[in-house]
Amino acid sequence: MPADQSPTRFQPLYVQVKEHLLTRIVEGYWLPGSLLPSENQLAGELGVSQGTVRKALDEMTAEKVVVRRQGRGTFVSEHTQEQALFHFFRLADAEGVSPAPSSEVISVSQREATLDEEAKLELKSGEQVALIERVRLLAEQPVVLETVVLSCANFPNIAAQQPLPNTLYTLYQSQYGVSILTAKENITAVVADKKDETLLKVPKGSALLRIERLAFSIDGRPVELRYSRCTTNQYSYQIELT
Amino acid sequence: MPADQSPTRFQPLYVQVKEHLLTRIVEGYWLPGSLLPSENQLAGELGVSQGTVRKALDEMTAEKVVVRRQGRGTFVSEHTQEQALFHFFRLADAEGVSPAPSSEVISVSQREATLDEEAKLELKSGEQVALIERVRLLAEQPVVLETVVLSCANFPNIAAQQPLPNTLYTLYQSQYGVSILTAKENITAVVADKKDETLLKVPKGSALLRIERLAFSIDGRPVELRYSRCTTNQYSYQIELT
DNA sequence: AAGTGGTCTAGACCACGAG
DNA sequence: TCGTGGTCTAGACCACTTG
Repeated sequence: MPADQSPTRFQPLYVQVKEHLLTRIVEGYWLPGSLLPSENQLAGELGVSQGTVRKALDEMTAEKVVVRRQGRGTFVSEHTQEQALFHFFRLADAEGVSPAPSSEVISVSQREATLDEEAKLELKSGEQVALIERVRLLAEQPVVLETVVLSCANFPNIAAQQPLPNTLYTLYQSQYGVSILTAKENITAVVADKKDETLLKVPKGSALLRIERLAFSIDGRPVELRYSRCTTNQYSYQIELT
Repeated sequence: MPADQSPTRFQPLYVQVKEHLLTRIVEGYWLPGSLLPSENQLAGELGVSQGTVRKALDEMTAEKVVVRRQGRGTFVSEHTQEQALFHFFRLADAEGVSPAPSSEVISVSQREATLDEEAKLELKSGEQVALIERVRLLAEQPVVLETVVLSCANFPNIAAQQPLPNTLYTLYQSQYGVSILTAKENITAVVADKKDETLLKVPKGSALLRIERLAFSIDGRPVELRYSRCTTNQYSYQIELT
């Protein structure tokens, strides 16, 4: 029934529909926050039944690519500040609540990527990266020392974005069209160094969480590498395993 | 159409079906690993359409309560050793691979629950808890010092289970009918104490990950509290945020 | 009132697994 | 060959949002 000029043949129809819609979103045909055509319109355009479109959209909802609201329609997901924080900022106190973090930028700079950065961000040899270093505060106390590494090719002239917002992911989305939906984190324990002691105001010899995060764009490319060093005397990293 | 004697009325049919099936599983009517009736049989028994049963089972599949295999049927989830490790053991090396851990039991004991344990495990005042203390090794090197806290009421005479298996969750399931599907973890960084230095063979002043895990049974009750202290010089805690 | 997504049904055919 | 879940369709009605 369908045209079947999709990238992947021999796939269930609803998977093809899903990939078609995903491609349109990734290419910016539908921007974050915008309203998609209704199920019936899409079904008509693509020559499949409404139920098949629904199954594709249901999976995209589960993956948080779109948001569906009864009576209103289906929308491309948007990073609100709250969503980004709730999803990616995992520090909270013993009751599981976290005051809204604020940020103090320490430095913004640029240099050639290290080999490790090249590998993790899938950069060409010798590419330039931007570095953002900042301290994040909870209840006005410094808690996290954070270093963000971005490809200058993906995020041109990011240093000029002033002031940098507290949640960078909303900036990536609004200024660079990059939606971050997933990330991998790698957590170790380290002893605070001199810089940590100064900026986080912790005693010599303190233990810190070191979190290395690689964040992925909606199309699956790694786009941001972020190192966080966190004091955990007031807050802890909380996660659900499901 | 349906009998509608379900616990929650005014719910979509497929939610009622799901809760009905879940109840049967929780009560042990269908044991882990056993085959459920086919979609059509269930639909007939419950007086709903096959598509409604499918939607309920699809959600239960997403929640890992059941496993579906084309051509064979739908089975109640079973903890295999591999699944339990893959799901709940988050330590791996830089390449993301983890050698199979082994365990050395340090002690098994029993005492009255602390107030903190009572609160977290939802115990009555003064209940007894069992404590299992063990060191877990990766590639024959001690990596984790682990303390497991269990209600003696839920897990009677667990000390007699000898030898304790490497993956306790399979024991909970086979001996006590407790299936653990989800957990919450709370991670902080601590400085190694004397005991850590001895048992994990780390130098004085080392930083360790301290992981507090509260694991939940299939019916949502908290059933196990586990404290882990991990060296992260060879391995790191790895997690995906989705 | 009109349009949207949410639920529910019924029936068709396909792909897989086991006897 | 048979029974299973997996896919796909078509149509009905409901619940919610907007004008």
